[in-house]
Amino acid sequence: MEARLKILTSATKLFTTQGFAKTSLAQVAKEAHVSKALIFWHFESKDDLFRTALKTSLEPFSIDVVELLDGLDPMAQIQKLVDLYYEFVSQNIYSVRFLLSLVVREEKNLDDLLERTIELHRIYCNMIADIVQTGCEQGAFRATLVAETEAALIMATLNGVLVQGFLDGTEPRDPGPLLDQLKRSLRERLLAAPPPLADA
Amino acid sequence: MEARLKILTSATKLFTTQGFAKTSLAQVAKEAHVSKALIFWHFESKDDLFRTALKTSLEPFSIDVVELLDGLDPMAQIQKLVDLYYEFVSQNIYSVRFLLSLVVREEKNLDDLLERTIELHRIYCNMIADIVQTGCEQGAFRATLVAETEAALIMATLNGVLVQGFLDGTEPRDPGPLLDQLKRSLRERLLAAPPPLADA
DNA sequence: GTCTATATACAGATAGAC
DNA sequence: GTCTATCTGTATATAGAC
Repeated sequence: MEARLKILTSATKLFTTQGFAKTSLAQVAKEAHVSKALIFWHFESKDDLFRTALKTSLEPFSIDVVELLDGLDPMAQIQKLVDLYYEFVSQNIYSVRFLLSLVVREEKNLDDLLERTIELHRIYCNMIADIVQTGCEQGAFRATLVAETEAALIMATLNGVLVQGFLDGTEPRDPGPLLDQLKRSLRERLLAAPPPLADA
Repeated sequence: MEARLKILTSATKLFTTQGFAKTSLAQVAKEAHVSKALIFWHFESKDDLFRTALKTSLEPFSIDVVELLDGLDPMAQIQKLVDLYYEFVSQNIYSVRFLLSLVVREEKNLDDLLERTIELHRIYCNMIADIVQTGCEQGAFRATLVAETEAALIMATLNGVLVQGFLDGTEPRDPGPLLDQLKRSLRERLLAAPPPLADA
C-alpha cells in the first residue's frame, strides 16, 4: 500500500488546487510517479478517487475541541474558539479552499461531503451559541443577547475573515489584524460591563 | 449581431453555474441554439469567449452608490451601504458565486478579472472607512475606533453573511436575520451613545 | 453569418504482459 | 501490483459549402 497512498496524496493536492474537472488522471499519475492504469487498479473510477481523496482531507475537521475550553469563562471560551477556528483553517488551507469552493459553486455528485461539512459547521455554531447562552445566564454577557443569532453572526464573520484572507493576497498568512478586531468587537458587544479598556 | 449576444448570454450563464472546465462549447451552442462553429466565428477561442462573457457579467459591479448616501448621517450611511451590498449581491448572485469561486480556488489565466474585483472591493472598503472616520470626527461614533480596521471587519462580515447564505441552503433567499443582526451589532459597536434600544 | 463535416488532441477507462 | 498499449468518447478548433 505504497502507491495507493502516493496517488491519494497527489490527487488530494491536485483536486484541491485545481478542482475536479481540471485535474486529469494523467496529471495525477505523473505527480504520483505511477501509470494511469495503476490508478484504476486502486480506485474504481476518477469519481471514486475524488471521493476517497476528499474524505481523507476532511478527517482533521473532526477535532475534539471541547476539552480545550474547560475551566475558561465564557468570553475566554469564545475567544479561544475563534483562535482555534482560524488555527485549524490555517493548517488545512488546502481542504478549506476546496470545500469552500464546493459551497460557492454547487458542484454535483458529492452532496454527502458537503452535508458533512455543513453539519460540522452547525456543530461549531451551536457550541458558540451554548457559550453565549451560558454567559447570559451567568450575568457576564448582556441579558438582551439572542444566543443563536449572535453565534451565527460570529461564525459568519469568521468565514468572512477567512475569505478576506483569500482576497487580499497570499494565503498562509498570520491571522492579521482582522482577527484581533473581531475579538475586540466581541468584547464590546457581548460583555455586560465594559472591559478595562487596555488598548490605547 | 444577434447570435453573438445569444452566445454570450448562454456562455455567461453556463460558465457562471458550472465553471469554465465543465462547460463545453457544444453545451453553449445548444443553449444558444447555434452551431459550435459559429462560436468560433464570433470568438477566437473558448478562452476568448470566457473572458468576454465574464467582462460583461462584471459590468454591474460598477454601480455608483455615492449619491444614494447623500444627506444621511454616518450610521444611516453605513446601514444603507450594508443593504446596498447585499441587494447587489442578491441581484447578481450568479456572477458573485463565480467570482468568489475564482478567489477561493486560484484559477489561472484571468488575473485581470480578479484584480478588478479586488479593486472594487477595496473601494467599497475605503468608502466605509471614510464614513467611520467622519462619524468619529463628528462625535457620533466612538473616538477610539480605528476607521480602516473597523471597515475591514465590516466588509469581512458582509462577505461572511454572503457565504453563510450559500452554506445553509437555497441561495436567492432574503437577507434573513443575519443582516439585521449585523446592523444591530454595528449600532452597538460604533455609536458613541447607546441607541434608544427599540428592540425588546 | 450560419451551417455540416471533419481534423486533431486528449480525456477516462480496459486488456493483458510481467 | 505495476506496467505498456490501446479502445472509445468527447472536446476544441478548422474547412468549406451555402
